[in-house]
Amino acid sequence: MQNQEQDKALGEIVRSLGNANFPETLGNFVKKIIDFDNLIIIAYHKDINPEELYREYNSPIVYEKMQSHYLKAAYLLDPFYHAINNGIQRGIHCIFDLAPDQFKQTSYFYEYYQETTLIDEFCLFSHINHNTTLTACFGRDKKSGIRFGKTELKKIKSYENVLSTLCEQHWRSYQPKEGKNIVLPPVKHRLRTIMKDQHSISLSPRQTEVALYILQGHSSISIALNLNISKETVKVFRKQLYSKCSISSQAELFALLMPILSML
Amino acid sequence: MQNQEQDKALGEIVRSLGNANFPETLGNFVKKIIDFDNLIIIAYHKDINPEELYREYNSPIVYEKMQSHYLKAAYLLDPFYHAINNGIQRGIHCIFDLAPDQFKQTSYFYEYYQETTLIDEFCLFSHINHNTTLTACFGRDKKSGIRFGKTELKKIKSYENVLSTLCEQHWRSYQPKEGKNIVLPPVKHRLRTIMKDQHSISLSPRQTEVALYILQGHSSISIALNLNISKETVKVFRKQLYSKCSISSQAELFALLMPILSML
DNA sequence: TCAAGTATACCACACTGGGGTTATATACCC
DNA sequence: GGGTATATAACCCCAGTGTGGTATACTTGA
Repeated sequence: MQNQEQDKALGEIVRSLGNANFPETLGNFVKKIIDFDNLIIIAYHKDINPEELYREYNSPIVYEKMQSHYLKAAYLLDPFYHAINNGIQRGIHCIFDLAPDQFKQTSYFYEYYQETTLIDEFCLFSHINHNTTLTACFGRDKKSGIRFGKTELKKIKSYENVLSTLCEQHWRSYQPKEGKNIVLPPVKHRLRTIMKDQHSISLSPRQTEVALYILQGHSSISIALNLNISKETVKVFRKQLYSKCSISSQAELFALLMPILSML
Repeated sequence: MQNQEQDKALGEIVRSLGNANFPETLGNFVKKIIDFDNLIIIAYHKDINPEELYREYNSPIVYEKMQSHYLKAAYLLDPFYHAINNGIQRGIHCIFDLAPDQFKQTSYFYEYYQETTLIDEFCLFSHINHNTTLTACFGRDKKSGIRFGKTELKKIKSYENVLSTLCEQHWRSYQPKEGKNIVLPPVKHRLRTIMKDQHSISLSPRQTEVALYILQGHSSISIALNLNISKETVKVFRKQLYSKCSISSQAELFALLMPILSML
């Protein structure tokens, strides 16, 4: 994209600030630098469900799951969501940079990416206010076949600041819809309760915590780093967890817990 | 079960030979020895789709997938199906004895067992004729919570001969419904064609074969034993396969190939 | 005919997961 | 007070994956 064209496209976004077509012009600008198949803008909040603000698909793919499943519970396993909780910098980040080391072994990866046929994603983060972060996820699906190129990513990254600022400006007075979203207790508490109530399995806090990290795709070492304990200890919790659940592999843990997580 | 009662129950099966209630009486007999939650009887043939002959559920579980998916393509990954192709002995066998070593890591295990909530299965095999084998699969689902006991299995196994014989007798003139089932070229050919046509990935015969073994849950060593080649060679095929598919893990192979297999 | 691709085999290494053992300190409940 | 559960940590061993490299033989197409 030449400077003139770039200038014009940026101007278009600025003109659309506060208008309904803002997401569209944002998409148009990005598309001039790096081709994507779909765009979905989600607002994440503290303690309540995320909310979808915009979506655009160029391929006829079923995104019902997004609506019915992802926004209710599946987002709890999403690398982007956890990046926010861990205080991610505003700007552009790629999913595979943020994802835990064993993310691809994950049931979430398998189900979500198979459902959506996505193969790559990068995301523009904007901090709207102290408890709302906005993510604009640009995705490639398997029809395109290839992941985002490094040079293109570098190019779009050079605009990350202005793009984040524009989003923050456009959605500066955004508030989550009242009543529609429910205030939730921390995930680990909910998981523990459900395991107790529905499966008569009483997990210790640590065991529950480790379970959630495993679901997200963290290796034992990665969990150890997150919890500031030794990897041997993590393996102990893992073993206790498997033993209490009468299972003997990670795959079985996924099979056991994923339906529970969907139930929320 | 006492001898008298056993005698009576067996007599009941014999009396139902040739009648519609044969599967029911068979189930009743088995249930007196070993409690199960559901029973499904399937006829497997050479080169054409399997056919469901009977099913009985004690729990309100969705078995649509069985009808829509399993009988069309998913059975290709089923340990029972492969046991038949490898010339399994008639009689009773447990799923986890027949399953490949890495079966539980498998996407098939994950999807199928999560869908059906099954946790254990044993199966009565009967050889109807040279190209039809009948399987009566008795399953436990997660509502029961525990797998079949060893002593109970031993007990039911002592009846395996007579039960197989009774099935063979009852279905001795069974023929697959004409037209309803389609003659199919070997799976590896179909997979290869689809990969070429839809993904522009041309796999060598060996690479395709290895892919299918991986999908079934075989480790590299297990594949090597099956193909009569060294495990190192299997690993090479694996590498080539991953490289051609632009992936870097088994999990991604599942995500890539399972939808294709469903398409058939 | 020659280069490229395919099939075959072997070696070595790092990392993960799963299983087992042992040990100490704390906390909570009866 | 004593037993039980929990959290923590350090070892061991092994099987399996994934990645890198080397080498030979056969086939096939340009």
